[in-house]
Amino acid sequence: MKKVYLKDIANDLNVSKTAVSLVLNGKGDENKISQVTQQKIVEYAKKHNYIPNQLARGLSRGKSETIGLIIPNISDTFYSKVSGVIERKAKEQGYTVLFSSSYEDSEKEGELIQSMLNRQVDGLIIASTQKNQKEIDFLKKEKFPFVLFDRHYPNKDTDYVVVDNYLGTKKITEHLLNLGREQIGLITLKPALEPIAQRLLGYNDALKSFNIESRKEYIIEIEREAYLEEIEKAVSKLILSSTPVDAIVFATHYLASQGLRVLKKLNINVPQDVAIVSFDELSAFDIVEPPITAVIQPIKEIGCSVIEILLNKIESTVQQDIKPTVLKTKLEIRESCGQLL
Amino acid sequence: MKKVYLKDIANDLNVSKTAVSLVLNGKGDENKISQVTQQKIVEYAKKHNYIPNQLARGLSRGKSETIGLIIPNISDTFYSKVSGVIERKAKEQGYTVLFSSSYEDSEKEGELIQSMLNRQVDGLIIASTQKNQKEIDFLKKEKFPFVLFDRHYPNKDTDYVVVDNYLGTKKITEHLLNLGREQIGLITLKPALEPIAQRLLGYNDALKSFNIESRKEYIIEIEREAYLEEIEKAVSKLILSSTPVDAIVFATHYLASQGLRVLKKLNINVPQDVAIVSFDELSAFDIVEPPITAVIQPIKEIGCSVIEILLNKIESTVQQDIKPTVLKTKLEIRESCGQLL
DNA sequence: TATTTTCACTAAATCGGTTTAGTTATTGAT
DNA sequence: ATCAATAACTAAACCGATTTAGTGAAAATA
Repeated sequence: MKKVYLKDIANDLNVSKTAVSLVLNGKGDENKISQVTQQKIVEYAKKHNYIPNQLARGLSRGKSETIGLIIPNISDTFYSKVSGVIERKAKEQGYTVLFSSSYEDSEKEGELIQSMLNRQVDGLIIASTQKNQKEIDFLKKEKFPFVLFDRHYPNKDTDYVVVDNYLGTKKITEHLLNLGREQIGLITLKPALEPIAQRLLGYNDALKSFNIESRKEYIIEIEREAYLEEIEKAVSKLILSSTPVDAIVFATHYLASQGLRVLKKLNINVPQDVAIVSFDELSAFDIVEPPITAVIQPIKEIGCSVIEILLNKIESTVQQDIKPTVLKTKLEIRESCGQLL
Repeated sequence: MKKVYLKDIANDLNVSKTAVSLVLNGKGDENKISQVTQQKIVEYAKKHNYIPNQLARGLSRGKSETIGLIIPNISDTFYSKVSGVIERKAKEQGYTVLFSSSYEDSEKEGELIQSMLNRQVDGLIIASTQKNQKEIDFLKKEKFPFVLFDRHYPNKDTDYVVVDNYLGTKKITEHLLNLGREQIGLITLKPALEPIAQRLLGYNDALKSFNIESRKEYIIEIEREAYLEEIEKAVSKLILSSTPVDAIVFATHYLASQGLRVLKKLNINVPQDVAIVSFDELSAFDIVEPPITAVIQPIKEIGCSVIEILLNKIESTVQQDIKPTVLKTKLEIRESCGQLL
């Protein structure tokens, strides 16, 4: 079974490449190709299983029917799940996705953006390291279609889809406060990223709304690269201090699961000794011991919004306006906070 | 900042496109372009941030520096983790990866293979639905570089990377037997897939080696699409029968976690009432209650082997021979099997 | 000195499509 | 009978690279 090219079809049927191309792209009628010829072409194409070379088509059209997805890490369950819905939705509209992980390296992210552009992607979806102002500005200036998600540049006017990190963290913190916990620690990351910064604000404001002072020594900011070790120190510090906490808010799912691991190792009872809550979850959070109360992100909605906005930008001819989307999180109450004290 | 093309460089420097192309592809010396000219070109390119259009380059070279990755589901932690290492290793060698999920739909998988080929990917990595004999035969006939992983076609001679599913399941089943469990159930999928079939064999042979007869009613094969509901029935049946099991082997991580969920709901004590083990794991298996003993797959090795074999095939000019790779699993003993009875 | 090599390039074809600007032949209007 | 309009196409340019087959001048060899 040889590969068939447009040329072959044209030759074999004694018509021009133009005719074949037009017909197979559904532009036969508007270009007044006779029904007879159209049918001939379509049949031949089907019979010989003709599929156009996307590189050639992309080159000549300046469109590749491909979108680029740049995320921090495909192995992280949050990103892999969002990627799943993005890919599915994209495919439904005929787009294939090219993905790359930046591993939080902003330089790499910059290169990835360039590399994707040179592969002529039609649009970009980026969960950014937030340190590539230059590239983002470039995309904006060129009016290149792109949507940020999970992390956006707060000082830049772009399309983005995020969850309300502030309110989410406020909600889980207030949940603890409502149950009578008052010495609430926060284990989070160094707040280089917008969502992390928002989560800190949410935590602080929750305390404030209960007239509880936020204590510096209760807030521990961890270096992501070394979180496995640092979290051990962080938890010990919160628990074994002279004024120990009675609850801990973890700012991400991996901090929470690692935190629980450490608490178990230290033989701390959850929730009796400390209650814990997590921002974002792991699918097993309902069967760990104890099941962890968490604020969960609407994965499907995130993916759908992102794709919808992007494809709109790509396919519409009129300029779309820039529109931030902020989605709500949901509090999933399980057993890691115990009962009202 | 306008985009720079080869032509622009050539025009501005008063040299030919050929010269520019050769130099920028590192073929300046072998084509005797003078050092002066070479430097001029390289400098100009660097200064104006020239990056070749990959579509054009791909079209004319018949190579795209892209590899296609087709997996059942990017949202599954096993596949997302393997994808992570594949992507990282691929990038290191200059390849970008195009991915699509088949969602176990063989027809879709067939289309994906075609679509990837038409995007001129240089090679394919497939965790197949195992129902696309035709496409695989086609790839073989065309000597197109591809590697299967996780699932292969046992009756076809292809490159593939899998783990020893048979031995892995035998190991966990024997682990249960060694602890004195004798009524061992198996909850698995309908064995359309090779790894699943192998796991059944491993289970059966483990029983045989302990001179225990395998009972049909202890083996429950579930339809994947409806596993959430079916597993509930399956577990109940094994536990509440007149001859209840004292242990259950789960053939996948999601069967195991869902199984545990059901056991908790039924108020069954693990491991006192039943011990459980899982083939493959979830990252939280060490903090669930009880921590689940599992046979774990060497994710990193799988990804590395796959990429190594594929890039070898793509880049070497001599015909590589076909080589199956079977990797070892590792038994991770936790608390879900209790002590020796 | 005549001829062959080597040097340092370049023109033009090619990859496989899409698209613009025509070209005939036929039909319709006047 | 004449001119415009329409139907049914097609030739050739183009997308942005790579690559083959040459070219003219200088250097080396006979």
